[in-house]
Amino acid sequence: MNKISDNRGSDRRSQLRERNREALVEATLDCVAELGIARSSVSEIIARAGLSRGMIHLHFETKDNLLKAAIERANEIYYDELAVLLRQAGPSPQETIDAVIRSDLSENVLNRRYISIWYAFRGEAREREVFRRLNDTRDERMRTIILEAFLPMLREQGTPDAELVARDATDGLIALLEGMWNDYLLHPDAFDRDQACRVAFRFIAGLLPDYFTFAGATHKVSAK
Amino acid sequence: MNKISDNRGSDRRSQLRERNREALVEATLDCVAELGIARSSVSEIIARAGLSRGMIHLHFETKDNLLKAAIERANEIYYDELAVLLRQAGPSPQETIDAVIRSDLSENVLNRRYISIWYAFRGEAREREVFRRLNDTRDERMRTIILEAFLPMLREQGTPDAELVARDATDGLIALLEGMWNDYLLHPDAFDRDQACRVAFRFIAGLLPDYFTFAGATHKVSAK
DNA sequence: ATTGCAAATGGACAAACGTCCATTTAACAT
DNA sequence: ATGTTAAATGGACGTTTGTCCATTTGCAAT
Repeated sequence: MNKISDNRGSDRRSQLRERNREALVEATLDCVAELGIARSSVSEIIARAGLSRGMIHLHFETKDNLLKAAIERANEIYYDELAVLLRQAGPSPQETIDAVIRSDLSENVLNRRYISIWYAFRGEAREREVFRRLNDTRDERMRTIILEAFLPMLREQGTPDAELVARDATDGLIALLEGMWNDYLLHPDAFDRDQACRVAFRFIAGLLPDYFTFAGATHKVSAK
Repeated sequence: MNKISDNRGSDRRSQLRERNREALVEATLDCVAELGIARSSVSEIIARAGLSRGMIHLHFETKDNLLKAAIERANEIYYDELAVLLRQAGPSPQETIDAVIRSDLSENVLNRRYISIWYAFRGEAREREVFRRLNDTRDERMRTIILEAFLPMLREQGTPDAELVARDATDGLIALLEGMWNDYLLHPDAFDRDQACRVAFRFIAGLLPDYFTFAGATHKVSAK
């Protein structure tokens, strides 16, 4: 009987196939990180992957699809790190905020390769809808996490207009972290991870003095 | 006598020449804003400028030099706006900070065209030294202005470690403004200029409650 | 051992790229 | 009015681009 390849990845055949697909995505990310999107040609990518020209057409149809797969992969890296730190953090709102800040500034995402890739795609974001969507780490998912952490703290603290302030604090924190990434992009050598962390907490502590100091969340009861 | 063209721009000849040079730079910026750097080809640029192919070679030797001239122009736009608002502002440190924030969020720089151009070049910044340098509006010049405004306020307020806090506040404000630009790039329709302003002042007010509220600098004695 | 077929190869292809230059245009000096 | 020369033109050039496909490779079922 003619079994149409079912791509389960169980047999050696499709394992090798999948590995080559991965190699293309990784080579693309390397290329984008080092040369930028404009200079990331098919020839350059396949040379780095050590594969043949035709592979891109076989796995992705077009170069644009390959770029799309690459930015999807970059997006995963970010959310994986965030998920890990959120799981490690305790349940209190201040610990959630603490985890968000530390994951954003962690070496797993805030490194030369990742930030180069990130801003390369962002530079092309205005025209390509997919790029814009996937490049926006600070999307609704992220916003909701932060907002729902700020709100109970502000309410308990008795801040007037807690809802409005919570939204402002959320947008401010997101913008601040984004700006830190940018600073890293332009001055990777001078960048000081601890200082960036301290700055973020200083700003937040101004709005939530009961919950934060410049050193991080207070009254930590972290389980782990 | 053989007068070698002295490019003073006094005669009609070199006036026209200069106008064409300008047209090329402007067409390049339009192109970069709408298509990104990757898709900004020589053909596309000269079509928009309404000039002939050879003009780029005549005026800029190579396409790379044209791009360099374009980012230099973009840089001017930013600093011109900042200079105007700083001149309009009063002499007090809180008014200086106020001017910096408002110029960064002003419609003259925070608009679709300009921000698109800005992030397009930034995406290529890692590899091209010129791009990195010119794309960094928040360079030493800007840093010094902000730092020297924060410092006397923190000292007068009696904040411990005023120097350290001033540096943190400077880096924080710069990062925050940068993050606002990014937010505008990704969500130009949803972006709220007034809210962005309020968020910035809220964060600063946390460190300098005597000088700022969420609405801006207090005790304004602005001359004009 | 033989066969079948998905996976992978690398050269061919037209299109598009940046650069260059022989020619034309038109502003200025005479 | 005429000659001179800088400015501007647009087609030609050799590369490089992304895509495609006839061929080869090698895993797995027979």
